[in-house]
Order: sequence, then structure tokens, then C-alpha cells
Amino acid sequence: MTPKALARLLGETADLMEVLGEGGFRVNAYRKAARALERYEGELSELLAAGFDTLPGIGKGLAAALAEIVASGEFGYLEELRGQVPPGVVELFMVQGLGPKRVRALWQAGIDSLEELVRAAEEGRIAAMPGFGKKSEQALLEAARFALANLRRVHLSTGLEAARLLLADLEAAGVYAALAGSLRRRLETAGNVDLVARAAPEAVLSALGEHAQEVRGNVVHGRLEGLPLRVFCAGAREFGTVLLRATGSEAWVRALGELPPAASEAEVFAALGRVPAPPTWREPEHLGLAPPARTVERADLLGMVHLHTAYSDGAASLRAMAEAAIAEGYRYMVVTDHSQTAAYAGGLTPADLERQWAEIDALNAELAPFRILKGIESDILPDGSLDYPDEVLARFEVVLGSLHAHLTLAPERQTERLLRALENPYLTVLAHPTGRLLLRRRGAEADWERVLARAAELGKIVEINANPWRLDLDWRRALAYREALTFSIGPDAHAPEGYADVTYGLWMAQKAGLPPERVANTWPVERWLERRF
DNA sequence: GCCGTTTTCGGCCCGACTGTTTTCAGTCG
Repeated sequence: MTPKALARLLGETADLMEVLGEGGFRVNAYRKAARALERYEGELSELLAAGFDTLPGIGKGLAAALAEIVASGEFGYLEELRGQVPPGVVELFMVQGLGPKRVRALWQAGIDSLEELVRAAEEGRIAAMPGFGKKSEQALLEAARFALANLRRVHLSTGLEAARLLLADLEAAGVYAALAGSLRRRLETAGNVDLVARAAPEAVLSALGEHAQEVRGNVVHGRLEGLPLRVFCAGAREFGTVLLRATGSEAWVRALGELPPAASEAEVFAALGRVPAPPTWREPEHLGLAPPARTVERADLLGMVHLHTAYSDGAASLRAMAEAAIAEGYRYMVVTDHSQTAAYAGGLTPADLERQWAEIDALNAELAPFRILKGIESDILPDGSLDYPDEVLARFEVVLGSLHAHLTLAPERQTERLLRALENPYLTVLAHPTGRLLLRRRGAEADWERVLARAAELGKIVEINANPWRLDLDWRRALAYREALTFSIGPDAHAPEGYADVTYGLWMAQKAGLPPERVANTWPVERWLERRF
């Protein structure tokens, strides 16, 4: 059990409460508590020790319920609600454009699964319902198909977390096993969990406990986090070969030809006379490309770029974020709270900025040589302008520009919007360019070739947002522009614990084959300041 | 259900957009 898993349980509870017709503030309280847990980035054990009600938005009632869930592994109230609603109805919440009211309306009209929603939309039955029309029907059809395709997948972070717990269980049971499959390749989402064990299937079967289902040949099948789980069993002398094959990708491994049996992957590569490729460099997109001699690593990063503080929607103070960055060995950080249009996230007014800048000046004097750069995550407004007048923009040291709203503009207009933002001399970084949320929301549609080519011409930095829900810019595009563009790795941290997400950004950079000099976090602080207009 | 208090009740994030209406409900960030 993790804080995020608890957040999902509370979120589902709120969804079901609303679908069953309970509205109002009790539901909101569940959602607020879920958000607090979702945003909490520490360990569950710390939270248990301190008490759940130390988080804002969680009081005595929910704290007791959460403690009970952790102790028993069950949430009676949620089970009770689940008993009253078909399981497919909850899945409808994954569809962009569907909230509690419309899910309830659909259910009452007999639409109780994603498949049924797609069918109903195709047959024109949605448009005939009160409150829905032709446009809604078309949008819902598209969104429902997207949700259906992603239903049985999880984020890389979720899959890795589950796989690591399982690997620890196996080790405790005396079974040596290694991660394989797309999780080992650090693909951004996972549809299954693959492991390789140096043990007999029977030993694995008993060690897996409740996760095991059956043995077929040398493979133990089971389930983990709702995903199909496969454990390939290998002897010591062929372990490397089995690991290589189980890691994939299928197309990349097939291109290697016949694989000789060997104890380690390194020996397989050596026997084939090939340069070893790291697991992150084994996608179909890497076929025919030599593994890069050197990609960016944690030790190359000097600066933390893209983080939020309590001035907007972050959980920690400016000082706490700075001290955490120092503790992790960074030399500078670029603080980038939300801009004024982002009211829901506590966007900063010019007066707020004055206060923050004064605090930054004081902290910089105190914490030198560590340096806090005065940045902002400015909304890119629908017309492509940034969220402050020029005289305010001119006072930032770094300006990130992000799409947060109007993600569904027509591609031509979206392209114009992005190009106009890039032309703005104050813009330094195009942050999470598409605005996608993996498995949840497609990003903005635009002519990305044009946008990225223009960014390269203008010398703008493009972010690889390291939040595991975003990982945006997509590494495939970064791979295509690895020699043309400079990137920044942005954890988008809302608390010191969020800094750990840099790891995901590094993995994406490795999949894109980026050397240190292509990543602006490796720059000394002076180089950022030279870019000011 | 949480929170803060003019402390045990009464308010709770809020503005904008979109598509559906015919004056607004629902969703989103």
C-alpha cells in the first residue's frame, strides 16, 4: 500500500458516491483528501507515524478510515458502494469530458461500460439523450476509444513500484529474479510485468503467493496491480539470453538474429560481436541506431529546473525547496510557480511576485554559493501571449511557457499559438509542450515538426517534463531532435520529494540518446543568465 | 467530511469554456 494507492481508493469512493446521487461537500472532502495523498511524496510509514490528519484536508474521520485500510487492506465503505454500481461504470470516469453527473445519466440510460459507451455513440444513441448533443457524442466516442485502449495499462511509476515490491518478496523467499520487459526498458506506460528468475518454476510459483496463477512450460503466469505477470524461469547458464529476450522490445531483439545461450547479457552481446545496448535503447525506434557513447546522468545535472512552492500550489516553502535541492547536491534551482491566470493553482499576481523576489534575494544572500533563479511557469494564453505584461516578464531570469487550458484548439490554431509563444523574446523554455497526461488525456494537437524546428532556430529550450504522468516532450520526438534542440529535465516538483522524479526524466533523456551537452540542467548558472533578454 | 473559529456551526477554489440550452449545467485546470 502506498499513499497514492490510498488516494485512488478515496477518489473512487468519491466517484461512486456521486454516481449514486450523493453530491455536495462530503464528496468534495473525499476528493480533497485524495488530492492531498496524491500530492504527498513521502513514505507511507512516515505518514502512519505522524498520523494521516497531519495532512491538510484530512481530519479525524478520514484519518481513522485510512489507518483501518492500511491495517486490514480493506475499505468496507468502498466495498459497499462498489456493490451498488456495475464495475464498468467506474471506468467511464476515465473518459475526458465525463464527470459524475454525466456518468450517472449514462448509467441510468443503461450504458455501464466503456465498450457500451463506444457502441452507443456509434449508433447515435448518445446525441438523443437530454443534455447531450452531436458534438458531445463525437467527442465522447473519441475519448472513450482512447480510454479503452489504455484501460489495462499503468504508468511506469506504478508498474515499477509494484514490481520492486514483488522482487523484494521473491528475494525474501530465496528466489533471485530480475526485472525485464517494458518496465526495464523504462517505457512510459506498462501493459504487463515481466521478470526473469534464476529458479525452477515450482519455486517461483510458491514464492509468488497470491500473485501466481499457473505454470506453462518455464513461465509462471500471474497478476500484479491488475496487470498480467509473467516470470520466465532460467538456469544460470542461459540467464542472460532469457533476460535479453524477456526485456525486448520484440522487434529490437528479433533484429539481433539467433541468440547464443549465455549467463549474462554482456556475454550475449559479445558473442554476437555487438556493442551492448542499455535496456533503455532497445525500442523499435532504436533499430539501426548505434547506442550513444554517453548519455546524460544524474551526476551531470547542476540545476533543478521547474518546481513549485507554497507561493502557488506547492506544498513546501521556498526555503524548504532550496535546502532540499542543496542537500541533493544541486548548485542552483529555477523556481517556477504558476502565473496569474492559473487561479485554481494559486497563480502569482505581480504583488505576489514582489514578495517572492524579496525572499529569493534574502535566501540567495544566505545560501550562497547556491543560487535561486527567479523563474515563472507562465500559462501560454489562447492567443499565444504570455501571462504578464512585458515589464513584468523582463524581470524574470527564466520564463517557462506551458499550455494548461485550451488543449483542444484546432491543430492550425494550436500551432500558431505555440509559434507565437516561441517568438516571444522573454520565453526561455517550452515546458511540457503537449500538455498530455499519460493514459488520461491526449495532448494538444499541432504541427510539432514546425514548432520544434522553430524552437531549434530560435535557440529555445524544450522541456522533458519528468513527472511520470507527463513525460512530455515524448522521448520519441526528443530522439528525432536530439541533435537540433536543447532540452531541460523538469521534475515539476510540488514538494521536495518530487525532486526524485528527475530520475524519470533522465530515463526519457537516455531513451532519446541525449548527451549531457544537450541538457540545460548541466549548464552553470551563468549560462542561463546570459540568455536573458 | 474538513476546517476555523466572532469555537461546535456554517462555509467549503473559482473562473472560463463548451455545448447545450433559451438562461445554464457540467467539466476542467
